[in-house]
Amino acid sequence: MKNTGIYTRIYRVVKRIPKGRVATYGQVASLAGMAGHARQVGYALYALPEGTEIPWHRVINAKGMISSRSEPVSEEKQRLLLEAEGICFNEEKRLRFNRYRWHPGAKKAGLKNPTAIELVCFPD
DNA sequence: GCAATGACGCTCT
DNA sequence: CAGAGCGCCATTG
Repeated sequence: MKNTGIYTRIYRVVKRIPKGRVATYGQVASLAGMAGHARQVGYALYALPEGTEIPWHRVINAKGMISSRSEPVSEEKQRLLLEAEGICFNEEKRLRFNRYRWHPGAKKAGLKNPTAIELVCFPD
């Protein structure tokens, strides 16, 4: 398989996603230096092994939903993983984007956003 | 090496 | 606001 470098970049970005936060494929692609190539991000994650340390479950599509893949089972798995981090879905099966969106580089002291894990299922 | 596929996103209708 | 189409390019057959 050999790291084409692209994978490494993508994985690195995904690893940077704080716990309790989510990012879109496009966002990850952009941060990886491949803006507009969201597909490749998904492809890279698809190649990840099961016991990987990469928080792939924190990566979702632009609609704020879990992308359907070959194994629908893994889909629910991702949902569980996200919920385990304090992220919940609304009735539309959509993720509370505005709340959990990851802000790269916003680690400034002023960041009042708690690790989402604290704002568990906060009501609208 | 060519053709098909895909865990997506943006634009147009 | 929702649905359909096109583009992006690495990986696989």
